Amino acid sequence: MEASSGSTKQAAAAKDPSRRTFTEAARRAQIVNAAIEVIADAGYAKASFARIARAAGLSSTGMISYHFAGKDDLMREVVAEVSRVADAHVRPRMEERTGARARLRAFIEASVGLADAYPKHVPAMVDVLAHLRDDDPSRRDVLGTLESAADVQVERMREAQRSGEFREFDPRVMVTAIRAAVDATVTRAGREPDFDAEAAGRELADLFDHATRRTER
Amino acid sequence: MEASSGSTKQAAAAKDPSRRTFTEAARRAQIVNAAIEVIADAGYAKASFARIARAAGLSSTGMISYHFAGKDDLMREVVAEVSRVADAHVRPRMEERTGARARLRAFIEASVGLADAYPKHVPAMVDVLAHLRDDDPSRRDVLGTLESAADVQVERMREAQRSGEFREFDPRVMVTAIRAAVDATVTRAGREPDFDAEAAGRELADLFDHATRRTER
Amino acid sequence: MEASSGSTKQAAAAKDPSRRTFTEAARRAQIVNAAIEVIADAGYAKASFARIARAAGLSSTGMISYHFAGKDDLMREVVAEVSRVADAHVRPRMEERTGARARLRAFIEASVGLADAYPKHVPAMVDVLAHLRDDDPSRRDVLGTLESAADVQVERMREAQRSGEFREFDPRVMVTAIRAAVDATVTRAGREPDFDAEAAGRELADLFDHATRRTER
Amino acid sequence: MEASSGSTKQAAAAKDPSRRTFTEAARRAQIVNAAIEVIADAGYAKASFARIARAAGLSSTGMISYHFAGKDDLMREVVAEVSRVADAHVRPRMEERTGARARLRAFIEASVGLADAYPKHVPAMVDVLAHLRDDDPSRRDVLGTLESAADVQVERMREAQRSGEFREFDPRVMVTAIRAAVDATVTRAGREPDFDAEAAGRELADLFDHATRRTER
DNA sequence: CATGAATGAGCATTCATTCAT
DNA sequence: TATGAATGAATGCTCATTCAT
Repeated sequence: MEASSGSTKQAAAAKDPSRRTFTEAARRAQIVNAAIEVIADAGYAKASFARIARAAGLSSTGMISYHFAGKDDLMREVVAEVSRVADAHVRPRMEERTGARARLRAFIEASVGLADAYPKHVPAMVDVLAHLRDDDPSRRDVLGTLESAADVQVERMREAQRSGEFREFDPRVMVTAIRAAVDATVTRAGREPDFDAEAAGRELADLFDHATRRTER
Repeated sequence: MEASSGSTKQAAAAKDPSRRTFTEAARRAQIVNAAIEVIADAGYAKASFARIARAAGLSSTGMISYHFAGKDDLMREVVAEVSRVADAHVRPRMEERTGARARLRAFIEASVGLADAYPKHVPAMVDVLAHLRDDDPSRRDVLGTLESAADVQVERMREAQRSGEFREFDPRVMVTAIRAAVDATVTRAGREPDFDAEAAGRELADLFDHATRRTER
Repeated sequence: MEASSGSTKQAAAAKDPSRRTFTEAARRAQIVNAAIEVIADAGYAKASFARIARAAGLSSTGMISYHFAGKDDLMREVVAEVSRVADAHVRPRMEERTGARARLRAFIEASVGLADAYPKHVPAMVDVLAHLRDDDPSRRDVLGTLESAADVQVERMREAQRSGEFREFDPRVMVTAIRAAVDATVTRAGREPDFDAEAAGRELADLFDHATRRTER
Repeated sequence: MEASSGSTKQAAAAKDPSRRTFTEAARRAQIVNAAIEVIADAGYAKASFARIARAAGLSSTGMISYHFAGKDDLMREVVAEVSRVADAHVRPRMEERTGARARLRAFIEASVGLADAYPKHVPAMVDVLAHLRDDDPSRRDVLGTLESAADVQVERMREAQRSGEFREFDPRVMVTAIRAAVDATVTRAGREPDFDAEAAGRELADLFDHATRRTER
């Protein structure tokens, strides 16, 4: 008779995303955004349900537990939301360019541009990801999308190397470096009030343009 | 008069470093190293006094509180210790080279080389720094050394630009990018068992060599 | 005027049993049976409304609160249902025998036989009863039927003693012992997969036959 | 370096029983006795750390967590303590008798006598054991001693059957019945103020004497 | 110097129950 | 009738820190 036991978690929350009510979706979004704010402002370590609930204007932490299967679930949603927002911001700016060099520039500038458009999103996500340990059971779930995104980037670089547009280098190291540099820059932008993110984006794009392009010597 | 205010603690022990006995210094070192290990293995979030005490072979957390004014103090010491170790590793390898390009290569390769020499130190420090928030009273204390180190690097780059060895770029953005890329690479090395840190170091050095050098086209 | 006071609830639904519609009765039965299942499987302590609702295929716990005045009310119904089922199983098997000894055998064997016929009912009831405390306001309500059943048994024993069929003993102690032994045996049957309940029933009947019968020495 | 990680529990509490301080042992005893009291009075379900702490005169529940690795550990200790007390009460009374019949009488009377000597101990233990589910990981630990005690009783009965002192019956069923009857009687004694436990003990001893002894017909 | 005991705030989570729809 | 959203108290537990010895 037991329908889907095994988990102590609430049935309603994490079961079937397609069956969500409008109200539920709204509440979840509200909570996720409050979480992003709190994580960016106070850090993952202090992003307790209590704080998040307060930021979301909720009367109790029980509310969060009601809508999310647990902290993991909420954090997974935070990462997903930031990914979504970032992708929506970056992808069109890349796609209106042609050629690997131009697209890489666009990717970096748009990514750093998130610092202006959504100052808290990237720092929050970076903080969440920094707290995923290898042994964390939810690691795979959270990283899934991101790692495949990185794989796509690596593949794109390989192609540009084959076409001669990019010089020879280890694309994985390059992708890691770009990701790290962009995140660090966005984070710095969030912290330093009069940081010029747009200029820094251009600088960073120059940097990796020099780092990747074929040098005709 | 108090050296490191901000904390409400009095903690007679941690006040005047010059007055430390030998045993005290040894204990502190033992605790700091245990802390580095725990942070690298389990993450800052789970690096409680209890865990650190266990890792250090101490019977109680009281011991840690006795030797350090608080968690801030311990973490400050962790950062200082890693900085010391890193500097001792990197500086001589830089100084045996001449010219900005060679020295930058040496800096990057030696820094990434820390992944082999002290696999836990850099990840631990990165994790600690990621948890410093703007409102954190100990922020200034901790970041002091690091920021001045960064300033030195920025200054060196400016010089190399003036001498024509490096192309024109914003040296602050460059330093941030290098720092971020190196840290990310070392952290990846700690996580992925068969990661070839030496090769990655060379790749990264190549990357930033291309990114910085004067392009005679 | 209120039938089952003690609770602060008003819960229009549970007030007057005679006014129940068919759907209502069906829902109640469905919930009670789900509750029996959950209690037997997971224990009273973990038999939350959430779990019971899930087991009953209901989408929310609100449903249960709607149909029952509270947890007390539901548990009262669980006990009543098990009593009903047990009585329906045991009584006819007793009535087809004559003589106190034969009827006692029949009672014990039929009672233990519930382990095969309704494996979850008795353990669930035992678990519920174990959680009734002296100060529990619903205690009287729940125990009412059971205690009067015990009184009937005591009275029957007294008669059998007067008729000389049973030896002299304290019938209350005897009834308590039989009840306890039967319940423990049924519970063991529920836990141990290859427990032979029928054989144990015969053994237990023998046991109490020896314990009660007149010994002609 | 990590000495004994893996568990999130506190190191100090459950590690090495032999290394306990006097104060620690005293506190543990105090807490265990408070727990017995609360469980007997309010039931296992309501025996929260908060209640137990209050009963023990402690200012916070943290204190309990400090001395016990968790609720399981505390409950294990409750069972162990009651077992110890019961054994100390029952064993000498058995050993001063000879012959299986006399010893069984002594066992039952002494066991029921615990209702007078330690009115809360047995009910508390019964309540704790009733809440151990099959899937409970601590089940084995807790039941270990008890099950082996039952095995000893079964073996003793077998011997008495071989020697002809006891009639033929399934000793496991008999032991289960005795255990259940005794526990139920002690529990009743705890609930009903003017219950004559001594008389009931004698009655119960008679009951099982008749049930077990060889009937020379 | 070192220890272990104590403290109390904070944590995520589950609970029975209420209520507008 | 039925639902899902909301509530807030309570749960076991961990934490950094204090302090008497």
